[in-house]
Amino acid sequence: MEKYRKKLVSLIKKQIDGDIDLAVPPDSTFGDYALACFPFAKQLKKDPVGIANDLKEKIKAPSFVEKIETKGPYLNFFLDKSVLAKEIIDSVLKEKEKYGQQSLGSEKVMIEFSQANTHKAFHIGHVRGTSLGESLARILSFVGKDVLRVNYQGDTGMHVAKWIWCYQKYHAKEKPKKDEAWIASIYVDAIKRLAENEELQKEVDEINRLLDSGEDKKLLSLWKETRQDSLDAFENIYQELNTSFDKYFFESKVEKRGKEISLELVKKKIAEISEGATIIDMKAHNLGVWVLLRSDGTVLYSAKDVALAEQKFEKYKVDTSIYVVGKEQEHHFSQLFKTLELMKFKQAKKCRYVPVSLVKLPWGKMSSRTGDNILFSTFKEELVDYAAEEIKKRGEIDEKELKRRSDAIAIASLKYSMLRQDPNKVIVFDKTEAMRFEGETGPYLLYSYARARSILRKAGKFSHSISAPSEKEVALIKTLDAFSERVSKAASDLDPSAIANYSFRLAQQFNEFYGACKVIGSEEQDFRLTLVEAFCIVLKNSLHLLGIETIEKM
RNA sequence: GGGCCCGUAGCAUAGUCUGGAUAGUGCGGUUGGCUUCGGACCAAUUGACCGGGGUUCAAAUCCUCGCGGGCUCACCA
Repeated sequence: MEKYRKKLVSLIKKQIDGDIDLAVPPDSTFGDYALACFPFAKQLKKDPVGIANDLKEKIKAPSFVEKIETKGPYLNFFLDKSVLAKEIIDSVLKEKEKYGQQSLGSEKVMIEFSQANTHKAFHIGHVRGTSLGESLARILSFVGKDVLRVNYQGDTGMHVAKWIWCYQKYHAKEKPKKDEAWIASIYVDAIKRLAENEELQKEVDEINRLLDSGEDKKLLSLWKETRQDSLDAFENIYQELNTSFDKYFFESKVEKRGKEISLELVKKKIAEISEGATIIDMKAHNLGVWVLLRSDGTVLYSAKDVALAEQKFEKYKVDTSIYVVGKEQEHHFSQLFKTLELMKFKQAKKCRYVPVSLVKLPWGKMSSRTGDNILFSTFKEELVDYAAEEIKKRGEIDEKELKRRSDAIAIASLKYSMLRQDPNKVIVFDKTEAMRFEGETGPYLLYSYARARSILRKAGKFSHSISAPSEKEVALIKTLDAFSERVSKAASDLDPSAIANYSFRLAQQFNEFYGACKVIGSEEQDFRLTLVEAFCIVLKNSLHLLGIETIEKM
């Protein structure tokens, strides 16, 4: 459709001496494209309504334009719908799973996301960042980038010391499990006990020191074992979320280099010692002070991130580095990027930070410290049970298939609710709302797809054909066409919500068509089946970019 | 207090970057539709741009001053 817009623009430009652009009217009954005539009024010293009427007479409609109308100061163009239908549906059917792909440059992009810390909970807030990162990775490779997905996990530090202290002292009889809920509960217990008795922190500090020095072999092996349990538990979650990583980075692996870099920066006079700590004074850049090393010389998150960035640039040779991280760390990343610039990394300017806003509970922030949170694993089970109930209501089904479908529905539901809105906006998690399967939800999308597949199954063999579309059909066809524009917007904004909203609109348009147009047994059967097939392809592609997999029946 | 972000019906949101016609959608409420392909659906109805200035032929959109909320500002990540 875009090429017709371009043709129209150049045609009109020839008529008018000046630059113009065509808009899409707010209502399709006004036409497919519109030219607002206000801007010419001053120049031509004539009223916009008159200009619109003049232009209507002047412009010779090309073959793909059905008619040109004026409506007040607007000149409206109606495209020939049969031409559109053929053009759009043909290209969907031809390109299939590649429909919507485009080439926005083939640079090497590393996208870091999820960043779950070992020995702690993986709650639904983590699901937001993980879904966002996964979707962005898919979108960027869909537009031609060479994407490397990475996870950066906090497997060391005070939270680990607390966990190990608590386990050794109070839970030693329990055998360590690869169970995320159990792991999270030990951490919560540690925080609780430490809050009750401040003296106990000394024991934790000692454990932290021993872990750091590595002198206690028994402690070290307990750390290694439980670290691995935690990572294995996360891996199960990632599998359920349809996410994978090409590379895992660990904080424990960049500590040493982080410290070295900090000392080098002092030598280069980029950093300095202040109040015993190693800092970079960024007041000149309006970024305050950034602390790299504590006054006792131990390394902080900041220095570790510098070391990690160095590795990304030098070892992995990435052109662009994307960080999908909690919004509360925005300041930290401004400081990091500025530091990389001061260190003269040429990629510094191409680093991009994607903030992920909080998922809050109605009464406040989720916390893995107090356990006041909703674990992914627990909530997913609830969704699966609910989905299974709904499926069983609709007929007999064997256990294996039931599990497959209810899992898919649960994940679609959770992911869609996380991706459907601007990542910059806080989500207040409302459980009743999250358990809803109607309206703008993941299950609605899967349902629309399953419904369409069901028609195609029933119809059996047919040959593709395209005829003059009716109103509902035109709306659906035009929405199919809008897909690639949404993809490029999502890619350049680094925001999958453009695609999430699109998926819903597409499904909605299909359901309206479904309600208005009978497919099987109608005179238009072959054309409508062709359209249904095209719809399935585009919805599937669109959901795939969100990291949501379709199911044939539900 | 400084910096950044957010504010659209009872609730949740799209549209804001790139100004244009009647501000789109979901939930909830009210009403209707399975002798048509899956009612996790469809149709109808109810109801909104935080406030004041400014720019413009035209402002939810741009500028500005406020108000309300969130995050953040040296040794957590």
